[in-house]
Formats: sequence, structure tokens, C-alpha cells
Amino acid sequence: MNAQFKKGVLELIVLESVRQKDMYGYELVEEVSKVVDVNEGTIYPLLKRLTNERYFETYLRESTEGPPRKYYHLTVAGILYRDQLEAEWTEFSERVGHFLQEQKTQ
Amino acid sequence: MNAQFKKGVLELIVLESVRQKDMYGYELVEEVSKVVDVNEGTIYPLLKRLTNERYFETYLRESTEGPPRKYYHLTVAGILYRDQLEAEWTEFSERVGHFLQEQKTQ
DNA sequence: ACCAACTACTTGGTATTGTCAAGTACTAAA
DNA sequence: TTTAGTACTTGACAATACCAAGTAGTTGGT
Repeated sequence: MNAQFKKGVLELIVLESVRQKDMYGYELVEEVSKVVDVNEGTIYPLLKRLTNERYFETYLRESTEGPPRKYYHLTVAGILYRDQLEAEWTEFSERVGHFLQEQKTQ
Repeated sequence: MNAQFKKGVLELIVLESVRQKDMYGYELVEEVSKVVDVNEGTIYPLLKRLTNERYFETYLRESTEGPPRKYYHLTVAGILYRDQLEAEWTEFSERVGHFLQEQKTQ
């Protein structure tokens, strides 16, 4: 898959996933991979960044299957940011789609 | 506009534009800007890269409105690459679109 | 008790691509 | 001759994804 296409979109996919329910990093790697291929080295730094920007709050929960899990929870600012990102993505992808369509019919 | 969304897509838009007809850099800046905001510092290096990769051939033509123009022409390899990129983009944007749609209905 | 497999997170180096700013230079019109 | 518009180039920078390796906890098999 074209790695460049993912830029920016991964952020939206992660925000949208966590909006549904609080999730931990490893779980997110698997969840996001259902949509676009991604690995740990991409997701963890992204989570750290979004947390620094106050879009996520985190808490620890012990697990019976390994070390404790760090859960990410979307803040109010995170919800607003997600909404904005989704609107931007939708507009962007539609513009590109229309352009490709137009060219085709010429 | 989210700068990250453009990564990779600009390449497709440029290839698609030149597929229609040979174009020169400055013209492409204006053409591509109709779809997504972009400036010279992005387009010219991109054209150079795609030319190095043999997706474009170039030739000079004098202009009555300023200095000579360097025209870009899509090679056969360029056409194939464009087709592949478009297929990848279409699949990618549909996957993301479906994901966002799914989440909404839950 | 030991080891492998799975879970979970971290870190450091790298690659790619877009942005910004500044510079060069040509033509036409005021 | 100055200004605006056309046309291209370059270098420093920023953002984000990838890769590889490392640390550590838990479970299950031997």
C-alpha cells in the first residue's frame, strides 16, 4: 500500500476508533490494521502526540494476558478535533474523486 | 487544508493532469491548485522526481509571455504508474470511507 | 524450573514528501 | 524604467510513517 496516502488519515482512524470506546495501543494496532496496514512503531508515537495535544487522556488497567494496558480516552477537545478532521478528509477525498472523474469523461 | 492528506495524492493529480495534455510547471501549479492548494516549491521538485523516475519526458518551447516553458509529457511507464496509483488511491479512500461510515452506524 | 509464544509498550534512526522563503530571469505594459 | 506577470530553481525545514531492536509481563508446555 502507498505509505504516503496514510499521512494524516491514520490520525483520523485512531481518533474515530477511540471515540467508539476506550482502547489501548496494542488493540489499536490490530483495529487500525483492519482498515490500513500499520505497525506499532507508527501507532505508539501517534498516541503519544495526540495525548500531548490533550486529545486523549490515559489510564492504566491490569490485564490477565500480559503487562498492564494503557487505555486512551477521547477528551472533549479530541472529539472536536476528530469532527474537524473528518470534515476535512471528506471534503478532500471528494475533491480528488471529482477531479479523477472529470478527467475520465474528457 | 490538512497538509498531510496531500502526501502521495499530489503525485496522482499531477500525473493525471499531464495525461490529458503536455503541461509546463507553472501551468500545473495553477491546474492542481483548482483541486488542492499547492505552491511552486512543491510542484517543481515533484516534477523533477517523476522525470528522474522516467515517468515524464521534457522539452522546451518558447513563450510570448515570458521565459521558455519546460513541458512535461507522460511516458508509457508513467501511464502505467498513474493507473496503478489511481487504483491504489481509489481502494484506499473507499476503505477509509467505509470505516467512517461503519463507525457512524454503531 | 525453563523456554517459547503472545501481549504490551518504548526508542532511535531513517525515508518521503510537502512548505517556506528567497533568488534568478524573461516579457509586456504603464 | 519600473511594475506585474510568467517561469523555474534551490536550500533549510517540518511532519509523519517505517523499520528494527529492546524491555517486560503472562501463560502454557516440557
